[in-house]
Amino acid sequence: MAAIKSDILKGTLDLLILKVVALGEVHGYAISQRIQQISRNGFQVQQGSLYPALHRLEKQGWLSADWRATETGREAKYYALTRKGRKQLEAEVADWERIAGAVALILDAAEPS
Amino acid sequence: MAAIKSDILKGTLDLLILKVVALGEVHGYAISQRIQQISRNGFQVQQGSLYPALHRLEKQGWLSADWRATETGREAKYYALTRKGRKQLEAEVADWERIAGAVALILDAAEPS
DNA sequence: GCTTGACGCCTCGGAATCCTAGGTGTATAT
DNA sequence: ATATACACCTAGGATTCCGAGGCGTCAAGC
Repeated sequence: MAAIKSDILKGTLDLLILKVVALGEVHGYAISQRIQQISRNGFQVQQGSLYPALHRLEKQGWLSADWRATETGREAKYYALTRKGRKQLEAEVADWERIAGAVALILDAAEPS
Repeated sequence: MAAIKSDILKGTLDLLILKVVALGEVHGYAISQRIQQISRNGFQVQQGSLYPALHRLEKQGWLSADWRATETGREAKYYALTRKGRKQLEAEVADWERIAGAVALILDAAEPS
């Protein structure tokens, strides 16, 4: 309730998912694991965030999904980036860089003498 | 409705406000201007976001406020960082860096060969 | 045989944050 | 006289995330 903010920054999840899917087709459950691994435990995506986000992205036409078998033989929903999704990813990367740059400008602002 | 995301990243506003106030006491109206200036128009803080955020931060005990006269003679509510606020700022800066680092890790992740 | 845990999918409800759009009042410039 | 900048504010809707719960399969351990 108070101060600890281990959350993903709201608005960042879409970017992360799109990027991970761009690295190769994966199913949802694996996406959250990859995000956690690649970020070295910097992010932990909850399932209650993940699946609604995937449906959101699919509805926007950025991801396509089809059921397929895992290496271990289970059925899973594999996601792939659509052409629109690739453009969206580029846009979101650009957005992120603009935002991160702007935040850096403010954090680096020196105190007046 | 669709794609354009000129918004401030949700969760970042508190950090920006705390940092700007840390640079020197200012009133609310000036905070939004400073954020816009320092970020070189990277951010534009709407009043409907600003004032609720200020009240939020004050209620948390991170900012203190008192009415005072502007250089131009008007009354305005000047905000200053409390001791708790300074700690909170440090925590949020650390959080931001952790998050920005994690995002960078993912964005830099190479596609598997 | 049974139970636990990992795998893999899902939804509902609450909490938090932001924006839009409205509103108030004063001073200055046109 | 009117418009614009200053300076404050709130209410409502939209979005996004998390926590908690649920379903079903399969492998491992007891």
